[in-house]
Amino acid sequence: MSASKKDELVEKALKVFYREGFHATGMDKLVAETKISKTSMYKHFRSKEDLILATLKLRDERFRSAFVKRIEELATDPKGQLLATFDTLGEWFQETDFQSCMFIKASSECQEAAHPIHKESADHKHILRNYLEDLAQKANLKNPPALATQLQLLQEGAIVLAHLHGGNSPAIEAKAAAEALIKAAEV
Amino acid sequence: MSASKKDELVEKALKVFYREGFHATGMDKLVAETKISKTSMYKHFRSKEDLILATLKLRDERFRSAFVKRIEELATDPKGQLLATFDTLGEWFQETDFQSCMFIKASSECQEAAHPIHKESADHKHILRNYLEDLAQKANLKNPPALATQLQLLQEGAIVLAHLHGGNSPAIEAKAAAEALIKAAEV
DNA sequence: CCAAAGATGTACAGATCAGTACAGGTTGTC
DNA sequence: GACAACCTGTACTGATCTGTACATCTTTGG
Repeated sequence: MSASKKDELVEKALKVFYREGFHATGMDKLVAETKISKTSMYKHFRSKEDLILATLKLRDERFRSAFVKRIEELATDPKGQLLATFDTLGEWFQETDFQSCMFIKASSECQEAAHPIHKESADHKHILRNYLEDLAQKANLKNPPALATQLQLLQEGAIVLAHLHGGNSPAIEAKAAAEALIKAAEV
Repeated sequence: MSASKKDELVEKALKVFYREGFHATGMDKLVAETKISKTSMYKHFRSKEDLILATLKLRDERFRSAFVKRIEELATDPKGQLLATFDTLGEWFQETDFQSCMFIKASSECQEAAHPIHKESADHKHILRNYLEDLAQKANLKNPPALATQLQLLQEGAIVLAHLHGGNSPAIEAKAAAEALIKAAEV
């Protein structure tokens, strides 16, 4: 008994927003791409912004679960998993439809810190940081909070540069830097 | 006798685009903010995109010269200057009108790699990376190309996280990571 | 002083934007 | 079969978008 039309809308809107951008995607374009009537859209969401927020929430869940799943495939120990985050990013960068991070782009289009879309993006990054801190903790590394932030800095930088220059080399360089930082944080 | 009206337009448009975003800023808004007639604007630039490109070129020059100037104020030796890049970023993050990096935002709004605005952004980051490589070389550190990229990853990550979460702590953490990476690259 | 160059304001074209009104169609359920 | 819930297409509003036309100033140089 899922609200399947609503889910279908969010799912398809997510793809279009990610591919074309939020501001650049009009509701008429969404109608054309999703084959869902505008009337239905506004029955489910009172505004475009609400729809965007719904797509961001879906993206957050999807991205994080796929991210963690892939990392756990690549390594079983926490330290290995910390490093595997960069391999996973590298694989992402090489996907043909890679278009940077949806949340970085969203916060670029909605800059004010108080904006719900900006907040949603900040939350997403916060959760990812906590995941890294958890792994650092389990790996018995020194100062997990600081290390987690530093590794996230490398990851966000890798996303930005991969988007600008293409390729996965930012992920490789970031992994090399991460190895040095993790080594320095070992007892 | 400089084309002062044109320069004035680019100067003021830069501020508005940085503050409000490219897509979100209409030409009518530029007329209101700059007090320059739309007719004049289209005499100097055949399209909005051309005007954006001009603002990006100005931003590139302005940002890099201010960046390097401040770094050279903070340190005289190359290794100290590499670290001072992060202090300079931290100062930038604390400015009241800090709104992330104009080029990251520009490439978020113009995603296709072939787009002139995207290219301009990639160029900007490329030049900054070369500056870091130059400093790493002068500091006699191992593998300057790799180190430069790794330091830039930290910088770009710091910009993104400072924009999302506010404050200058990303710059501080990035500097700590940079110190570890530089130490590991000493002979 | 006069002519060329540059700047201005207004008004508009044609497209697109978010969002709504309305009337009719489809679906499931008792 | 009937009612309710949902979905549809079309047409529209009023605002905004980029870009242009045109007639009128202001400035500048010789």
